[in-house]
Amino acid sequence: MNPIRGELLQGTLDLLVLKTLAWGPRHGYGIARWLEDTTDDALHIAEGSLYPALYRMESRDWVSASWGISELGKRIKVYALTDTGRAQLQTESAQWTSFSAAVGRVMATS
Amino acid sequence: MNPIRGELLQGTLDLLVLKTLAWGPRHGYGIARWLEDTTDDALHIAEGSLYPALYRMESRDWVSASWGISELGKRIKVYALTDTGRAQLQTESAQWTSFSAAVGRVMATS
DNA sequence: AGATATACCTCGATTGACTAGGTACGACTC
DNA sequence: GAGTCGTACCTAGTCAATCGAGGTATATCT
Repeated sequence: MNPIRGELLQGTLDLLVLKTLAWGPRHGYGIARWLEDTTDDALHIAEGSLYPALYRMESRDWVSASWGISELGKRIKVYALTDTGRAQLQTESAQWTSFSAAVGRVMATS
Repeated sequence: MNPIRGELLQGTLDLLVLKTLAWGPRHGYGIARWLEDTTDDALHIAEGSLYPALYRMESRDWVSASWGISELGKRIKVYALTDTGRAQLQTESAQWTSFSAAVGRVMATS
């Protein structure tokens, strides 16, 4: 099964990133790896999608960034959830629940 | 609760329309009404999204269109699922299942 | 006559994901 | 020491899709 790409992810990437950061600060590359691991590679996070998304979210003050050093000695940019971001997570989380329930209802009709 | 709009719907509208047509031919306006009814208005199908989507799907041979007259005496364009469309429904249906399960897994982490 | 609901169409703006490139560096192999 | 791999970041340009806001037409009801 090839990973989901494209349109389905649209509008959900932010939610996934916010949720990832809800467990604590993480750097970009690490966010992608965590999401892919957690979903058994059902999701593939393209870097060309992720980094722009992180800038977007930083400019909206959903996350804050700071430079650091990884355990492997590499320079990393660590993102943390802001209060605004936490609120946004609540909103998007509720929207996702409602949306997926609605689609589920349609798919379940018989 | 205001209806879902925008990005979340991206990539899912086709699936929703295909599924609607799986129960039998329907005209555009009727598809929108049926989806909104079935989801208790959790989804709002904008006409500016729906009609372009129907053309797209017709050009891909997922649906076929024919003109008719509604019970109310109005000229309607009736869409029906083609064999290709039925196959596409299977594909997108499976993708949705996998995708929503993946997001669900992320959201359920603790 | 006017409002409302049905029913279709389309342009343009906006948004967001992805491809395909790039840099840098540490570790490991040959 | 040359080459490869994995980590880690960045970005320009392309593409695709949704939506708002406009439009037309007609039947029904008041």
